[in-house]
Amino acid sequence: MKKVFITTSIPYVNAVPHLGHALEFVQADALARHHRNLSDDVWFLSGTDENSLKNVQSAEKLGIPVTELVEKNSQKFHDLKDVLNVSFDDFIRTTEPRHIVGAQKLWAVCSKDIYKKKYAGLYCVGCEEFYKEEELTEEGFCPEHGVKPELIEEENYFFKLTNYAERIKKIIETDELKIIPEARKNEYLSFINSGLQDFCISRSAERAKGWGIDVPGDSTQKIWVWFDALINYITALGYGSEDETKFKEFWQGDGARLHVVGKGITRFHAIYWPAMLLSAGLNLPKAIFSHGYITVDGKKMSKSVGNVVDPIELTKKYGADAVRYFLLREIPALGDGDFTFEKLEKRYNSDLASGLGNLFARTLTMVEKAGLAEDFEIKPNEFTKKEVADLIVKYNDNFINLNETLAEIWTLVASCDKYIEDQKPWSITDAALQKEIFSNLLYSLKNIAELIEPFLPTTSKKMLNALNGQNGVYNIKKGESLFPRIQND
RNA sequence: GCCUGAGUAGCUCAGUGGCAGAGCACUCGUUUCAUAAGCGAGAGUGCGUGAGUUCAAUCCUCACCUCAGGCACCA
Repeated sequence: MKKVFITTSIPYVNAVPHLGHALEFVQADALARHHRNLSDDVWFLSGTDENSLKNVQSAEKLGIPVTELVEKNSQKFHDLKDVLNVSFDDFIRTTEPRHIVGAQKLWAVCSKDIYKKKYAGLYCVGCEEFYKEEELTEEGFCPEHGVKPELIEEENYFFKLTNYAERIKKIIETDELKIIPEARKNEYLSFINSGLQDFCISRSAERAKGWGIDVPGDSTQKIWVWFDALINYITALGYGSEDETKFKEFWQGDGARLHVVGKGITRFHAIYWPAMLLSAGLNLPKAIFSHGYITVDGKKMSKSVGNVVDPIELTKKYGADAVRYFLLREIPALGDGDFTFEKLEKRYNSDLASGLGNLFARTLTMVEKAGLAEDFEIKPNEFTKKEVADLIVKYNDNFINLNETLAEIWTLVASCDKYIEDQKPWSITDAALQKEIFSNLLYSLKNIAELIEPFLPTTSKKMLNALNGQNGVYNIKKGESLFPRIQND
């Protein structure tokens, strides 16, 4: 069995999940479920990134301990699993001991590429952040506090990224590490060509307010959160623990290793992470799936605008499969997309209620009325079998373009509706012919139910339960509507 | 400022050096097995702007405009 390791990125937990996080979870889930359906041995990982200084600042604002904030928000991300029916196998928090141990081990293994260097920067005490000169006001003041930042010198650890620039370039060029979509690949190649520099991988413990993972052998320094966060992908598999079985199976083997990440952090995954792994002598990811961002009514989601969409609330209102369908069908898999309630409801009513739901209902009703609901042995004709087989080929070829794959499945829905219209099975008196027509329809529906599983797992199950087919013999139990139409006003 | 990508029907997008397309939405017709769903027909005159190359450009070149993203220690 082919091993397939799929990850989401691990979100910051200084705020609660929004629709963008839901998109990534659901996309990664569709990919993971698809591989399971292909009988691959899949390990699907998610988690949260908890060692950022931002968490300390957010907790201070709320007047609660950092651990409490981190715990609470991490739980909300984990909750998306049940809310959206996301099938991850493990969920790692970077404050867990298993992660800390592994992260420190990787640091130690990379030590030949790590060195100390003085770093000087303009530091605003109020913000607790370094500013670049161009970020300051014209007078050279902090944009937040309007005070002159101090020039602070700090000694930090740096990673010799320069040692790996050439190798990474080759790896990306040759698709040994495949960056999807192609446009991003080119972006990073030109980024590398513009010249890489070593990057800083630690903070003083003081500046980090004591939050984060200690640099091994130097408790005055904390590991910079990105260096730490990336390592979650292997610590979750047991890297650095007593039992590295999963790590050997899913990372060091020759299976697939896919990171699903947002476009904003793709660079860390395409350049820093491979460099760290090369330094440690470990395998690299095989592919990075870089998705876009969701806007709400054309605007960036932000707290100040007040247009942040809560995936949990959305799911309560419309159901997990409806939200999943919207995210996977309306938002281009590798591009940006826009959410509005109107768009969601439009998709719901036209594709799910009037499309799939209605087709399913009318077919099963006709079969029941014809008295064929029990022990119906399905014998689809060659045309139908070929139509389905052709769809499956396209489906597997282009699965990664999730929205296109869904559109492709819906062409079969439309085709079935047209077939019903042409044949008018309700008016046919020839029993054999009627049986053949229903055979074809039920066969198509059974396949549609299977093909939508990675996208709409609950609906898939409902359909298969209603069709209740065993070895080509169906005992139909028509249930409730799959998608009751949304009525407005 | 520099780099990349995008700018096509109300919406989402496909597409080609030579009469400009699909789905959804809309209008009309039709049907009843079905969730006022389905099917058929129709309307939509639109290829960001300006110039150039060409017999001919939406597709090539240049400039400009708008949007998105990248320009490292910042999801």
